[in-house]
Amino acid sequence: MTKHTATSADVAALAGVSQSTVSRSFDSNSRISVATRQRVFAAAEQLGYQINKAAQTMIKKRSDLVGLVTAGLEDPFRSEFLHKLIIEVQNSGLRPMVMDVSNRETIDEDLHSLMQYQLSGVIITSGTPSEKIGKAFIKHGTPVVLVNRTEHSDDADIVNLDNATAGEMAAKALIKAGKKQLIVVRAKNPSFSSIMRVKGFLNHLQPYLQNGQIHANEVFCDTGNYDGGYHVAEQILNATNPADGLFFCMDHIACGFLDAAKKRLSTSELMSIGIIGCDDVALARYQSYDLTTIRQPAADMAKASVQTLLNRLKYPSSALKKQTITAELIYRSTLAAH
Amino acid sequence: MTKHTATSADVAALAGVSQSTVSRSFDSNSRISVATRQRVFAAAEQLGYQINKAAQTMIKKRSDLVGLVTAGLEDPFRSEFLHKLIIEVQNSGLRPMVMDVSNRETIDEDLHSLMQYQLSGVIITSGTPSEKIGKAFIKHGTPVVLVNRTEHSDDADIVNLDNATAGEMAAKALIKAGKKQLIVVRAKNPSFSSIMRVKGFLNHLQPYLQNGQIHANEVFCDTGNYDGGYHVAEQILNATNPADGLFFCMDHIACGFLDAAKKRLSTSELMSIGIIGCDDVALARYQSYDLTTIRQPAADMAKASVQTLLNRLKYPSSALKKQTITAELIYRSTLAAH
DNA sequence: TTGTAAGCGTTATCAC
DNA sequence: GTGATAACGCTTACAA
Repeated sequence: MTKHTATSADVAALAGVSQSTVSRSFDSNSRISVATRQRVFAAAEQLGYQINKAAQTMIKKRSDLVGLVTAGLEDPFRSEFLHKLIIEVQNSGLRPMVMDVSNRETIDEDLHSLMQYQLSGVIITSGTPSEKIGKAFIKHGTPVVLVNRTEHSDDADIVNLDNATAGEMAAKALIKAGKKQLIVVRAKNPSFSSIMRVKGFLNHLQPYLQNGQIHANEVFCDTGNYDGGYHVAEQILNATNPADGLFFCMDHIACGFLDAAKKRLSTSELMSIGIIGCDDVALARYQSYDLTTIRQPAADMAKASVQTLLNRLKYPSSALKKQTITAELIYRSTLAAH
Repeated sequence: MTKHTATSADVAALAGVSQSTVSRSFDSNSRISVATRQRVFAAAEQLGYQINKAAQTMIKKRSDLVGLVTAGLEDPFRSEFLHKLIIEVQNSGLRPMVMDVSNRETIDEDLHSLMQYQLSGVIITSGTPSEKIGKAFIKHGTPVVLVNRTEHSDDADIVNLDNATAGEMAAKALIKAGKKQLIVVRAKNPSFSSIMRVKGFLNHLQPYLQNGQIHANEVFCDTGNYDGGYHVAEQILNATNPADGLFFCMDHIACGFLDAAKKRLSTSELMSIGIIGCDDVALARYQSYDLTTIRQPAADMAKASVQTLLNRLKYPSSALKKQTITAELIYRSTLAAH
């Protein structure tokens, strides 16, 4: 047994054709006689031949790798979303190369290093790249898709949840349920999504606040996760004017709050507070929480992101596109539908 | 602005050195005068030069990509583990390329296709590759690490949780708590880990079962997740001899069971049942569940997996290594420590 | 320490 | 439809 990996030249020799014919046989767009292709495939099979992607990339100046940039994979929604992206990328015939940019200081440098791989594209779901980096990718011909990162970009396609409307939906639902004393909760270090959700929530409330019909406060938790919600519960429940309606910018914050609140309040007391989360992560529907929430359709967004990338690969100079995905209110038991 | 990407030749021209000097400047092992290297770096910086990995891979016959093979990213432990792997791979200077092999029929084909990328290695956490594939990787010089896939392999290094001992620990804890009527729950379509856990659990019980001190049954749920546990609750709670001790092979099955059981049993009734999960996923410590469990140390296992890979890269012909990581019993409220 | 030159395995261009 | 042949951008002897 030789340690040598079969190349197209080896296959060519065995099949009795030229090397370029072998290459063409593996390109579905090339016109090759059926007989020849069969002979080539047989020889390839026999030798266990696989195309060398490095060589292919070198000449095509483009690999079939897609950079998936994320951070803080501990965040459940990000994690769920990353998985959908991985699936979508794979289904489109490309390969996902994941990059974690938890270190916010080095993000530009990290992103720049991605250019070593001649990526087909980059989908950025965390960390906001600087203008400079955007230009660098453009120059390199690598399309970038920004997901829930910003309202506008001169260099990249955008896929966003309609975060402002998500916040608005939460406000409407609480108002409809007759809640008067409201609180929005977000992490001290909020994502772009959270900021927009809060903004949408408060914007919709504006007229009600002005005429004094409704009162609203913002509360911040240390971390945007279960623990953050758990620990912020005391502050929320101890307020002099106890809230009867809560909007949490992330489901897990809401779940943490719920667990802490269960220890202090009776079931009926807790039930009298209207609680809405956001994202609709897997946890939200678990019976212990059964959280009313604004769903961010992860699968749709992943599909849209990859589709956007593929489209730009096909039409490199088409106009930049911004897509806004609609959120959906899911009623569960923490705020009943009317 | 030109659309051209800078190559080492461009850098060389600007720095006034040869192309090979540029190449050497970016190789920390090459001896280059400090002055030259500085000049090269300055030129590279100015041109935004990045090494072309495709060209590098072609000549080195090895990319810095590591294939991370997984399936069913919906499974929380797998998901958490994948994230740790991604971090570890990245920290080691390599890049993770994730591959989902949910489709069990095509796994051999899928794995084979990985050879196109001249991977530095493959870490397989789901799906069991055939002998043939193992040999193919060996021939190609691509090391493979199998995580929780099998007891023995002739071709690959192995990192396993001590699953049998994990099951044994659960059995011991239930016995110690004085439980007599036990049930082990696993998915109908179990992973290697689950099989070994059940085996370890039942093996330890053997003597007690024979002298009639303790009774034990196996119960199977349709799916190895929250819903599986939720739906299997009825069968468990309706048994003629109600169980007082339960071992679930996966935490999420236990949590699903707990949520269903809360609807049928009073708190004290539920408390009288000893319940142990396995893995210690994030959910297990949430207050609504607060699940006693056998921890699978994901971070340690990810570290061990990547370290094993790096070690084999360094010493390709060293003896195959099998590592067994120790599980740990975490007492929480579903089974109190004595 | 630095330069010259020979590949690596593919795709693409051009003949035939 | 098929076969030569020239890149692609790097690393690595070998020379100087």
